[in-house]
Amino acid sequence: MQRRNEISIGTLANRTGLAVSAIRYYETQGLVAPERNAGGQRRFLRSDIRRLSFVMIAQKFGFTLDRIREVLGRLPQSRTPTAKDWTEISQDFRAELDEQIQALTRLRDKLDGCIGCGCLSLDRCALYNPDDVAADKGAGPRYLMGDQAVRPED
Amino acid sequence: MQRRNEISIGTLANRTGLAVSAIRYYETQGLVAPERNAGGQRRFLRSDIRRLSFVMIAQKFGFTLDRIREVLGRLPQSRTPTAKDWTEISQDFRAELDEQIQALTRLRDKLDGCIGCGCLSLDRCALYNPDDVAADKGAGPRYLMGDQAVRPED
DNA sequence: ATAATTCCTAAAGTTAACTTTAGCTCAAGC
DNA sequence: GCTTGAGCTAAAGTTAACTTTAGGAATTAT
Repeated sequence: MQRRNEISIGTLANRTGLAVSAIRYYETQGLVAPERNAGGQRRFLRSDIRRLSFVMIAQKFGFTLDRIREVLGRLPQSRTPTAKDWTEISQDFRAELDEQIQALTRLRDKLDGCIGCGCLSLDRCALYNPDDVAADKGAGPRYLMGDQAVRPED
Repeated sequence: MQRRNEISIGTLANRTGLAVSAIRYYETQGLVAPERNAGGQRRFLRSDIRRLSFVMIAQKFGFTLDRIREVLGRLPQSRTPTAKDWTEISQDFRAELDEQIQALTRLRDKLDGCIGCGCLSLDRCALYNPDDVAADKGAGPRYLMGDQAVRPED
């Protein structure tokens, strides 16, 4: 007894290509918020197909689920998102993507400079500066090619 | 009693900015292979500073340690790598990097097309094809935006 | 009215890349 | 020569993003 606009987790899995277990996990992460029917089973909206598809695309671009949840937060909660809503967040998304690609490109160009110099002189080595591309959240400073000039024999 | 060309794990940590525990972990992963002194302590070569710096840079570009180990495998094992050796593997590395950037760019351009169409017609939706950018090793098919045309009301 | 699916929860397992902890041993400085 | 800082090992913990397992309950198909 699936009402017109409600779909089961299995149907959603088929439509998106995601595993049922992944969808349940996404619910725990606040990426979808299905209702429940009388028997306690999840009932998703058809619009969740698009929602999860967006999640998959964003992941393909390397975004974390946390970040994706933030982005999805910009969709209207009161009504089913329209094509226009999706277009809007996709555009913001595109902007971030452009930045990522540029950061990666800059880093690559720096590597070019480094190939030439062999990094024997850190003062001139562009890779020395730990900027660009998502600063790792990891502990401590992560500078590259040493913290002092690497001597020729190193 | 550190011989001229040998350095302790602490020194290596200071020179690279890595944590001592990370260096030990890298050893278990076959990224460095230090010798041991009489007392059982690790003795690295000065050239390992550069080796680990390379590891850090490659990671910044998103390479996994497994992949990095493969790349490092192309260095000569019989002697200390020269600047020329490093230049060579950096160039191969750059080629892979270029591919990655291009794949990301292609995917971004496809997103552009998708923003316009609102993905109401999958036949025309470029994101449909799950090519480009490292196919996930995860289980099962991961197609995007559904496996059938997403109807307007979805 | 069953049998076969599908779904549910809770908990544990998985991979990558490390860190933390515990309990000891070396090595270096005064 | 002894105290303290560095190092050592083995095992367990951590985060992200899921999957797998176990044991039931709800649906759907026949």
